[in-house]
Amino acid sequence: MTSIKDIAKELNLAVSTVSMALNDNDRISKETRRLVQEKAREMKYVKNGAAVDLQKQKTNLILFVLNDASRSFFSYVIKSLQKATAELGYDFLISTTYGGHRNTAERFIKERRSDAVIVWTKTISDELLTEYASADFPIFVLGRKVKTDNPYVRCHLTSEVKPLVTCEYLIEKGHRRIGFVTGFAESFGTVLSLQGFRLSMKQHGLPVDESLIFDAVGSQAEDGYNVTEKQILDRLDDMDALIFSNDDIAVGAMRCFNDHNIVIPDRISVVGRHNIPASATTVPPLTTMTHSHSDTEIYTKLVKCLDSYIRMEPDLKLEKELNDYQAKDMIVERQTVRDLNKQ
Amino acid sequence: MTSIKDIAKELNLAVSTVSMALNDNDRISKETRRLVQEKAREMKYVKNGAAVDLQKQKTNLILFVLNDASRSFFSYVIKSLQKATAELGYDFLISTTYGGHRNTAERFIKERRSDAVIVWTKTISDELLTEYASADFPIFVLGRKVKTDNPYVRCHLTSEVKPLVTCEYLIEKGHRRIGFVTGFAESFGTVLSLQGFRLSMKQHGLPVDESLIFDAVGSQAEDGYNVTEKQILDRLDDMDALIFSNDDIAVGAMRCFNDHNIVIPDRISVVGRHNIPASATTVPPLTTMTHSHSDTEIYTKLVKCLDSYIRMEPDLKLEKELNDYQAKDMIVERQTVRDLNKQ
DNA sequence: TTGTAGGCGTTATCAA
DNA sequence: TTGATAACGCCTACAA
Repeated sequence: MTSIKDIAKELNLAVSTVSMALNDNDRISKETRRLVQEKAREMKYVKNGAAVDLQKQKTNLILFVLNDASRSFFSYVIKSLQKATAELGYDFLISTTYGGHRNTAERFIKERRSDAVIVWTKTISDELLTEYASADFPIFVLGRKVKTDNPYVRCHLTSEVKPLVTCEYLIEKGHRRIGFVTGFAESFGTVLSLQGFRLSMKQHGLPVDESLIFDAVGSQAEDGYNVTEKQILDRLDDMDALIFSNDDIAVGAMRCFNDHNIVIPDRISVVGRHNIPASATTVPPLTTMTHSHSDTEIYTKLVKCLDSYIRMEPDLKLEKELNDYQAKDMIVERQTVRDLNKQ
Repeated sequence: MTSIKDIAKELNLAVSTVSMALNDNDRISKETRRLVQEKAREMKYVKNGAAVDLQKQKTNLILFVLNDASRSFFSYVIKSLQKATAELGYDFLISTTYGGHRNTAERFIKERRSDAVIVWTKTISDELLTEYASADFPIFVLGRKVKTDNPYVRCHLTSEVKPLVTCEYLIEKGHRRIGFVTGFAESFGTVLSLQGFRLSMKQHGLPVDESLIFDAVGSQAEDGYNVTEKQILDRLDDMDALIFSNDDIAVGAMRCFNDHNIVIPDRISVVGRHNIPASATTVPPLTTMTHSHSDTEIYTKLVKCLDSYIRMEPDLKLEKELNDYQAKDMIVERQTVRDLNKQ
């Protein structure tokens, strides 16, 4: 491993000169710079990132922690975040906690291996976040509220438990016996929408039949297919409608219904959540809801705000904007819900 | 930022003592260890990862670079790699190059910010890989052959250009006028399968109609839907069959066909590639092919081999196994291909 | 324009 | 069992 020291020795220069030359600093003559850079190449010099970080007390890195990068919903989130971080000159890396593999994420947090972290998963505990967030290491948590007294754990894009738009819609359309399908249990989306479902039912004086709450175990299309085939098909007669806690599993379920020649919405009404691209192209197109987080701009703002924290000049105005943003859930009416009032 | 130095001062101990105490080293008395750890907590000490890496000359990190983490095919790859790396005690991070954002990946390579890197995308150039791979920084490149004289760029799971299994199958079933749909142009899967397609056609003396080679631009279901709707529907009469360079876009196309009441395979035969879970659940189920890389074990071996390189004791035997593994492509017969011989 | 020197936070090697 | 000291590779005042 050749270092700037070696180059300095070889060229009879001071390390500082070499360092500056390699960084194209104007204070070093053009000639020397050329010389040094050439020598570096010749000696196969590679910069040591750890040394730079140590010296600069900065990694220039933002880490994004989530459970499963392959869900369509996150595909969009990742792209938006990556774009936004790149625009501000940060590096951007993803740590996946799927299958209980959260060591990497936790080590990066515990050892400050990034300038900040964005967490969108329940798999990192409130305690850990509370313990390690600080003025010079802000942690943005998305999608959930963290119970903490640490002001540097900032929660955004969280939703309160509130009536579930899709459920309200179904009830309005005359549905009464409504089932619910949960996704990955560790996802707060699932938890929150289930709670919203219960709230809606309660507010309308409708009973929730616990045997009609199905667990897809995972949050991918295949999981939706499986739970439908194994558990839901048998119970179709007991329901007017079925709510899925996200579009991915709803899309999978739609395939299953198709395979079994079950006509939607004649036999049963179906709704999803998130309005992912695929939801528009099921047969028939899936009625779903937009989640307030489906907007590109919000991620730009989010990262700008995070950056302001990193620079230790929190942009409170921007943060307020972010908070006010939430809760614009809206139904996306397509063709998987029947109007039972028109019978 | 409190450091071990501060703790040492506070406790009137030497830094080395504090360091060892924090790492639970037996050479330090139980009592001192307790004392130090307590003080550390009290002073909100957090370990500085950069300093550790610098001192240890090791990051314990393996970086996985790919273009788009949300494709179903990679979902599986990521999970397998993550599991395998975790088993060997490595941290595992993902860098996505989608949208031209390859700075992060390149900086990590150029500044040795990981112990090794696994690259599965064309977006990192042969030159860069060649320049930065070395005995103590091995780079494994998957899915493509890198033109290099650097022995520490190891290519695996690459495929030679060879007749495309799906195309052979179609021809066998009597198809002649065959179209092809490419995915993301930068993906070698697309490039390679297109070449395989051309090879197959050539070997059977069939002409390739260039106007029947469609570009889905991206590699996701939505891209498949779009290209089908905008370009392919108009050309159905000119084709017996259509080959998709991957299942994701084929699945999207299937949805589009459904939406337009085009019956598969009566109107046109369709085949995909990769055998992703969703391919089994289209209507009708998609005929596709398995790619040799769809096996869990191969990733375990891959990471073990990479580890042997990191430890500077390359396991050549294992590597040979990996190389011999390739090329077990097989057709997965389902219901989207009509047998034209039986007319 | 270049050189000197100190330090970033850890770990590791000795010596005490 | 603990302490002193020297790295690790780089950057940045400040001095020359």
